[in-house]
Formats: sequence, C-alpha cells, structure tokens
Amino acid sequence: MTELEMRILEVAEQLFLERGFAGTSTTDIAREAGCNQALVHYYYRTKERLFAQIFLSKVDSVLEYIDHYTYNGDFFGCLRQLIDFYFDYINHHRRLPFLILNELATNHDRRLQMREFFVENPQRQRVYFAFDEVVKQEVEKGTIRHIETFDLLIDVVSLVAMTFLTLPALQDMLQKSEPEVDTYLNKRKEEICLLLAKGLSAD
Amino acid sequence: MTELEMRILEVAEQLFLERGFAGTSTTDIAREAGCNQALVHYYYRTKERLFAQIFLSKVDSVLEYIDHYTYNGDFFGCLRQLIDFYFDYINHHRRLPFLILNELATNHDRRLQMREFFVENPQRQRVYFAFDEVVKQEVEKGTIRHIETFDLLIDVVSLVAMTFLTLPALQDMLQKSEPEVDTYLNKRKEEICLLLAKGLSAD
DNA sequence: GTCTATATGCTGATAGAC
DNA sequence: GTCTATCAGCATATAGAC
Repeated sequence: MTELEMRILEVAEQLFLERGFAGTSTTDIAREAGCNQALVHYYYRTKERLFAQIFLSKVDSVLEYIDHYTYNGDFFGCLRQLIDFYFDYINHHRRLPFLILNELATNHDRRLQMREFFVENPQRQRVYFAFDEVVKQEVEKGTIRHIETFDLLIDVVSLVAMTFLTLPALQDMLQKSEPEVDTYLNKRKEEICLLLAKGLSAD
Repeated sequence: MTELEMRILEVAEQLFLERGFAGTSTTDIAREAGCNQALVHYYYRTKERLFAQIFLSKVDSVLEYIDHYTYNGDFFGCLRQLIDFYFDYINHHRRLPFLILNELATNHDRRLQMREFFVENPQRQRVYFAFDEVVKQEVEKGTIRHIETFDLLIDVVSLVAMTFLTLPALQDMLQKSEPEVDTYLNKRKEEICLLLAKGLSAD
C-alpha cells in the first residue's frame, strides 16, 4: 500500500465520519489528500467500496474493543467496567454511533453485508455465547433478575449510544459549552450505571 | 390551499419518511403527486422549505401526543401509560425516529430552527416545568430515587426510540419475520417498563 | 395555475496521454 | 502511478408560454 493510498484512506475516514457517505464526494477526498479525483477511483474503484472498507473496519474496532473484557465473577463490577470503557471509547469517536446507525437504518445492502461479516462470524458468535452463558448463570444464581442477554445488550447500547447521538442537539438547542458538555457526559454515565444496576438487580 | 398543493404535501411527507431528505428529489414528489416538478417549486419555492414545514409539524405532533397525558398521583402508573402511548405511536410511525435523529445529528440549521420552535416555545416550557415539578415532588415523597427530570426523559426516549432505530437491522441481520417482530416489540416494551420501574424505584 | 424547456451545477466514473 | 479531460446522469431552480 503506497503512502498516497493510505492518505486517501485516512482522509476518507475523517470526512465520512464528519459528513457521512452522501455528504462526502470523491472530489473532496482527493482535494484533502492532495491528489486528483481520478486517483481515488484508481485505488478503490468506487466510492462505495472505499466506504465499505472503512465502515466495516470501524464497526470491527468497536466490537473488538468491547470483546476485550474478561469476566471475573463480579457481574455488576464488570458491567460498570464495560460501560466505562465503551462510554470513553465512543467519547473519543463521537460521530461513530451516527455513522453506524445511519447505515443500519437506511441501507439494506449494508445490513446484509454486516450480517455476513459480524453475525455469521464464528469468532463473534463465540464471544456472544460466552456472554450469554454468564448472564444465564447470574440469573440462576440470583445476582440479577430474569432477562434475555439480547435485551440486556440493547438496553446498554441504547442508553450509551443515544447519549452521543443527541449530543449535537444538546449543544445547539440548550446551548451547552464544551466544559458543560463534559460535566453532562460524566453525570450521564453515572445515571446509566445507576439505572442499569438498580434495573437489573434481583427482586 | 388547493387540492394539488395538499397532495404534494402528503406525498412529500410519505417520501421524506421513507427515503429521507437527500434521498427524495422534487421530481420524485411531482411524479408521485401526478404533476410536473415545476409545480412543487411553485407552491413551496424550495425543497428545503417543503421539508422544514413537514418536519416541524411531525415533531410537533410527537410532542403534542406526549403532552396529552395527565398526572393522577400514581407516578409509575402514569409512566407506564406514557410509555405505552409513546411506544404505540412510534410503532405506527416507525421511520419518524430516524427522520428526527438524522436532522438532530447532522443539520446545524435545523437544530437552531428546533430551538426556536420548541425550546423557546412558552407552551412547551410550561409542560416541561409542570412535569419537572411532579418529578421533584415524587423524589421528595420517596416514590422514586433522586434523578433529574432531564435524565429521566433521556432514559425513556433512548430506550423507546432505539428500539425502532435498530428495527430494520433486527429484521435483516437476524432475519426476523413480521410476526416475530411484533412479538419482539411487545417483549421489548415490557423490558423497558420493567427496567425503568426497578431502575427508578427508591432504595 | 399549469405546463415545457432549460440554465446551472455537481456527481461518480472512465479514457487515454505521459 | 499519476495526470487532464471528459462523459453521462441527475439534481434544484427558474423563465416564459398558455
């Protein structure tokens, strides 16, 4: 991979995150990378292929990141740690949730692509089933109330992701400054942890 | 307002919901409405003005809908009822959450527009402060744990909206059929109510 | 009000010289 | 590999006849 080829990839990633797929033209990417538009197509053939490569690798990085937690017997401690990690990671990639959600919500082909790459991936399946086992055992032991693993994950992802999906609205509509946003995010993380800790506890 | 002018508005609403702002051309709208493209611009001047009118009225309808709940002294009963209503409303307008979120997340001008229309609207402010009073009193009484009204609302909206934002992904990636989706949505609503009931309860 | 025709601009993709 | 030039298509918006 040539230096220019890499620069195009990096620039494209940045622009796709900032402006989305439709909002980014191959001309923009070329200008920012310091070459002409034909070269973008020379290396990646189509805008769609360039985007798909970037998109799948970003989703992969999120999943990788989450997979790297190990269970030590303390369910709520681990959940707290997982949320801490996940929250901080997204905080450093604030546009990522919308990029992913946009594809999930509007792009049928991408959903099929993601099914192939992630749902049907044996490695990912193993991680999911391992977590599923943990949840089932904790329910059995009475550490947490009865809940399906899938619901638990959706609850966590909903609360964390939506915090960042609505962040631009918070800034513009309630006119929060950057330091206020930081305070808000910390409070929000605590609220999410508390809601889940209480909401999942056994009766 | 002529009959055609209304038909254009209705068709545009449907198409914007299905395909979003960028994905809908004024030519599409004209074809579907049974007229030529120039007429769309004759009545609404620009695509942006047509979209803004539809968008603001849809957001207004959601807020109106939610405002129509009355407090009867039973906080958790009312919350349950509110979620029931809200969940069912969105279930009949499944694309609405994404349409709104897309504007919130990507369109700076729209955020300012929404601030002007909804945040700075005295009627809306009254409804918010009334609800805020209820929450404060219930915290005081010990019905629910200490929580800010804003956090409470974000929790509810996050859990309900994200259910529908991720629905297309569920259908394609986990290959759920339409009856399975209905079952899933009912289970999901129960899970959300349970999580909030337990998660908001006093210690 | 309604139409046809068109101006103007941007897009992704490719052909072909070097 | 890198460039310039260009094609074909679609978009929004408008001018002007009726």
